[in-house]
Amino acid sequence: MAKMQKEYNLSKNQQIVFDIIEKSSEPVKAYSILYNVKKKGIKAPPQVYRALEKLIKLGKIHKVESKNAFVACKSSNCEISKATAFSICEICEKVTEIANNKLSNFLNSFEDKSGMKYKKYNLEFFGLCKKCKKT
Amino acid sequence: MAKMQKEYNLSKNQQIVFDIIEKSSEPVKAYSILYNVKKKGIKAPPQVYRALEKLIKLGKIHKVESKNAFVACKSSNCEISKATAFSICEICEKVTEIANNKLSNFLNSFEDKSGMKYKKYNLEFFGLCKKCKKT
DNA sequence: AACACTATGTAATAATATAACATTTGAAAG
DNA sequence: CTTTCAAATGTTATATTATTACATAGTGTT
Repeated sequence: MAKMQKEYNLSKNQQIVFDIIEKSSEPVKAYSILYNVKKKGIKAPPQVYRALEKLIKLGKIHKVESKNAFVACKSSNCEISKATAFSICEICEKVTEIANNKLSNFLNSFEDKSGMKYKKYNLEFFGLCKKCKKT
Repeated sequence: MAKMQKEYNLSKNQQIVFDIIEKSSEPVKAYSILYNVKKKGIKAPPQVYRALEKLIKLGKIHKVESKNAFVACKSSNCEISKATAFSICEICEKVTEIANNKLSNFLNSFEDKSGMKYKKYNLEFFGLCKKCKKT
C-alpha cells in the first residue's frame, strides 16, 4: 500500500495530464497542459495529445470544441462519454457541464427524417452566467 | 437586368468566400478556401478569416466546430444564426444541417438550475448516415 | 522466451488562426 | 463635391493547435 492511488487504469502520462485537468476550475488547453507538465518530464506535444485522446476515449475528460480546451467529466456515471452538453458564459467564459435528464433523454432519443441514427452528440450553449448577467 | 444578383450586401471578398462555401457539398476548411481563391486575388489568411467572421455574423454560414470547417446556412429563415444543429456521419463525414422545429423549440426554451439564460447553442450529432449504415 | 499490444520519447512539420499596421473604399452628412 | 467615418482590404509576420513518422520501452500473456 505504497501510495494513494487514484486511477488504476491510467498510465503515467495519462494520469499526469488528467490530474492537471481535474484540478483546474476551467477548461485547459493542450499547450497549457504541456507547459505545466514540463517539470514532470513530458516534453512534447504528442505526449499530451496522446494522453488527451485516451482520456477522451475513456470518458474521463471532454473536449469543449468551441474553445479547443478540455474539462474533466463531472458526471460520475459517464464512463464512456457519447453525450455531452456544456454551458458557456460569453463574458467570463466559465464552462459547466450540464447534467440534465430531460435534456439527455430528449437528445438521446432524437430522430429525424434523415434516416440517420445518432449515437453521440455534443451540445454547447452560450449565454450569460448568473454573475455576469448582473453587470 | 445585367446579371443574376446574389448578395448585394456582401463585400467583394465576402462574396467570393461565400460562393466557394455555398457551392460545396461538404464543409470547407479555411485554408482550402484560401487555396481556391488565390486566383481571385485573395492571398493571405486574414482576408479569408475576416470574410468568414462576417459571414458567420450575418448567419450566412456556420462553423462546424468539431471539424474546423464551414458550411452555408440552409435554413433560409436563419438570418442571424444563434441556434445551429448538425448531423455528422462518422464514416463518410457528410455534414447536414438539421432543421427540426421540435428540436429547436426544445433547445431554445431549455433552462436549468444554473440560472443561466441561453441565447445561443450549437449541437453536433454523430452517427452513421443511411448510406454508410448499409456497409 | 516469444509475441502482441499499449505506451513513451523525440524531432520535425502540418494545419488552423490571429496580431499589427498601413491603405483603400464606400456610403452618409455637411 | 468634399469631408468624414466606419468597414473592408492588403500584407507581413507570428501565434496556436495538432499530427506524422519513427525509434524505443514497458506490460501482460501464452
